[in-house]
Formats: sequence, C-alpha cells, structure tokens
Amino acid sequence: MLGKTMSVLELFSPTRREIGVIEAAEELGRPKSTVSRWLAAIAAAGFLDRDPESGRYRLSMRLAVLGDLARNSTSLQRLARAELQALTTATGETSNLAVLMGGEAMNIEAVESPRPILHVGWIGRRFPCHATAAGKALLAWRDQDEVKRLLPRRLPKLASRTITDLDELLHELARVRERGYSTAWRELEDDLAAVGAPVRDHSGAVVGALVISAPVSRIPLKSLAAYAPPVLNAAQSLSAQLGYRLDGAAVRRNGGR
Amino acid sequence: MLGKTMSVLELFSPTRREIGVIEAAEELGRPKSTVSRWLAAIAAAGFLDRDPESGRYRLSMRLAVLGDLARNSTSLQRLARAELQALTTATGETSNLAVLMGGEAMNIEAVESPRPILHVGWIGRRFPCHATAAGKALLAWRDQDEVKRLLPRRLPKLASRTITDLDELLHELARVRERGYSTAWRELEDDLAAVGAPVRDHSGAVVGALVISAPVSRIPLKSLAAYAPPVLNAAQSLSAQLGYRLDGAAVRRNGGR
DNA sequence: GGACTGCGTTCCGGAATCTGGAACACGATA
DNA sequence: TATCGTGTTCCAGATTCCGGAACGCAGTCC
Repeated sequence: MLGKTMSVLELFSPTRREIGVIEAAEELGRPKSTVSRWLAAIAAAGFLDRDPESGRYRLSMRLAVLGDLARNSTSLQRLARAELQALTTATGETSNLAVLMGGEAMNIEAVESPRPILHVGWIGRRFPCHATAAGKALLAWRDQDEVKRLLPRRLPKLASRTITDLDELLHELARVRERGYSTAWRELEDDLAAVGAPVRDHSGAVVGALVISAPVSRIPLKSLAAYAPPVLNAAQSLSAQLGYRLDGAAVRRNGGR
Repeated sequence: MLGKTMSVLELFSPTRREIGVIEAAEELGRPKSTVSRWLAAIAAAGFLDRDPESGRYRLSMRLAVLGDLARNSTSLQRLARAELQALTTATGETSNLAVLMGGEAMNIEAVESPRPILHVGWIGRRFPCHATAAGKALLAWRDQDEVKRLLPRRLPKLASRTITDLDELLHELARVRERGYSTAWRELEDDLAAVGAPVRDHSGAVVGALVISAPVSRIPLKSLAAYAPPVLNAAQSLSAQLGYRLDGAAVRRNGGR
C-alpha cells in the first residue's frame, strides 16, 4: 500500500497533471477496482486532491508543502539554488542540479535561462547516465565495477553522437576525471549540448552534478570547453560549502551512499 | 499504513528537518517497534531518505520533486506566484497565499520581503482562522453555519487583540465582506500585522487568500487600510486569471472548497 | 574492563487490512 | 431505449500489520 502509493504518484509528470481511475489502472497494470480503492485511499491520506467536477485526481497542495520542506531539508539542494542562479546569470544558459537515482541521473533543481530553450530538463526528469553530462559527472569518480552495475546492459543510441559502447564510455569517463568536467553534445538529443561538473560532500563522495545545457546552436562543439570554467567554479564552490576540502584527508573515498 | 505515512511526514517542519525512531515514536504515541517498521517502510517507498551516518530520517529528494510538480499542478498556485512576487515588490512586505485546510488557514506559497521579518509564515504553516487576515478572508464569504462548523468551540486568545468571542468574529466577518478585504493587527502575535483579500475561482467560490504581513512597527494600525488596495488588486487579478468574472452569472455560489 | 544507558531492529501469533472478479450505478452518446 | 465509458461496491480468501519482549550495538561513566 506504500510502494503502490509512490508508483501512483510517479504517474504524474508535467505533461500529465491529472489522472483518472481507468487511465491509472492501465498504466499500472492492475484491475480498476483495486486502483479505484488506491486512489481514494491516497487522496484520503492527503497525497492527492480530487477535482470535484471531473472526478480526476491530481497531486495535492499538501504534497506541494511537503516538497517545499523537503527541498530545504538537504543542504545540497538548499545551497545549490544560489549557485544555479549565479551560474545561469553568468552564462545565460539553463542550469540544473542532478543526483544519481536508481542508475539514472535525476534533476532535482533547475534555474531556467531567460533565452529560448527546449524545455527538456524539468525537475524530476530522469536521464540515462551514458548520454548526459550530468550522468557522466556522477559516474566518473565511482568504482568501475559500480559503474558497470549501474549502467543498463545495452546503451541505447538516443542521438547522433550517443556513446553506445561500454568500453568507449569508460574511456570517456577517464577523460572526464582528467579534465574535471563532463560534456555531452548531441548525445541525448540532437539539439542538446551540456557541460557538467561533480559536486562532492565532506567525505569527498560525488553526491551531485551541476550542469548547464543549451541548444547546440548556442554552444557549438568547439566552444564547449569555454563553458567548463564557470560550471567547475560553481561546483567547487558548492562542494566547499558542503564541507569538501581539496587538501583535506577525507578526499580518498569517492563512493556514494 | 497510508494515513500513518502522512502523519509521519507531517512531523517534519522547518525547525525539525530530521527525526529518529524514538523521537517519532514519542511524537506519534506509538511503540517504537511499530514506528521503526513504519519509517523503514516509508523510506523504502521513497518518501524519506536516511542519513547513513546518523541513521536519522529526513524528507526525500523524491518528495521534493513530487512537490515541485504538485505546486505547478493547480492553476491557483502556479498563477499566484507571479502575483505574490509583484505584491511583495510593490509593497516591500512578505506576501503569502493561503487556503483553507481542515478548519485552518494554511500557507501554500510565499514570497519573502527583502526587509527584516519575523519569519512566521513559512509554507505549510497552519494558522487558526479567527486570528489571521488569511483566515478571515477565507471564512467571510462562507455560510454562517459552515463558519461555525469550521471554527473551534473556543477561540483562544493568542495576542493582545485576538477576537475571542464568536459573535464578535461573525460581526468582523461581515465587515470584511463590506470592505472586500480583511485585516489582523496584534491578533495572532503581538508584533504581527496583516492585510488579506479573497481569491475566487470561475464559480465564484473563495478558494484562497492573498495576504501581506509585516511587523506592527512597519504597519501601524492607522495605516493598515493603505495596504488594502495593492492586496485587493492582486487578489482580483488572480481571481480573473482563474476565470472569475465580476459581472458574470456564476457569481452566486460562494461555498466550495 | 564491566555495567549502564540510549537508540534501533527483529521475532511471532493474533488481528486487521487488502485483493480482484463480478455486479452495480450513472451520465453521456447514439 | 440501448450502449459505452467511468468509477464504486461487495465479499471470501490471501496478505500484511501490530506491539510487547528480547536482542544488538555504540557510547559513556565509574
């Protein structure tokens, strides 16, 4: 009844803000009687609100409140907002904070560019690690065994330059470690370019990635590297606020939780 | 297992961002074995994260993501943000959007003043209706019977000018209806002044209240009325965006959620 | 070292809750 | 009136939950 609740709540997305019983039942592969009861129970508990006219359900205001509290409850998220804001102001491009969740990179904070963008990196969206700057930054400093375990068996080709070969990806991660930042250019979508850098906590573990992204028309391949300094800068500043010291003794461990 | 989940999540507040098993057990009045299982289950479902070092629980990032989606899922909240921002810019004071929840006024959006404030109206905080501008605006256009049902039997005195008599409060609500806006001055806290106005949806029902609040030192009693026009303006603009038409036929009904 | 304290988990039989196919309700089309 | 699409209710069998007691594990104080 609890895992089910989360799976129900995760049916919602910016493109589906409300849902009906049958629609949810199909999506979940459960009989409608069961889902009807679930939705009613979840709404009674306060996680969903029901539109009195259409009878459809949507995420509740109470959930909005809890979420607001949640985003301020980890220092990572709270501190990141200022860095993201500064990064977007400095570069003019959209910036995101992503973390590793279930083998994928998930955006948990975003500040959008004032310029026209392909609204692709909304909060909550998850991305495959092998095709994104965020994913590469999150994986690069992890054990190779863990990386292999986290990645799917096959690396699907998502855009013209997606890396689909595991060895090639591992080699790319080594380059990320050398340079300190990651990139993705026409790897997730053909019009998308991104630059990312790792965020570390007091133990040195990589706990997140700061990324800026833009249409390739604004960041041609050759000028990708020019965006690295501000991103690195922001990521290092954030890491420092989380207690990471470049010269410290705790720099050893790179695994995460 | 679901109602319990909500009651657990509601233990968290800006002043308690994490919690341990025993602390939660005491707060909930349940045996620690039960609460231990609950917390573990809730965390397994993804609503809580567990600090690997302290073993304590906090609201999860996944919840932050859901909350972000939730706050954009009702047009009320989405549209209110711009109005709140404008209101705070215009008046220089903190503005809030509140809704009625379980007989109390709950803040669901806030834009804080750049000036020093008594950080009192955080998102998620609930207030008794009889002592707040938000509560009065939310109640004033409801049936008298409903108002009596929503209010507690006794109206506790919370500050020097709190209205503690029901008839007096009903009279005050009539004045709110006449003027179109509500006020509270030293009614919730001795240093707090506020002005509020109702937000209506397409059916004319009062679905929320916009409020600005400040220390009494910045809003003396005699100048309270001067703050009404911008608040009313913002509330009316928001109502219009929600489909409310002053001249429409749907202006009749005032009940509703 | 040894006893103690505080926090948290595990165990287990009785009790409470959930499950899903079928039947039912109800408004909107046709 | 018939039909369709949505959503709720029913009920016996299966599953899960409950909470007191016992246990594990660090710290901490003599």
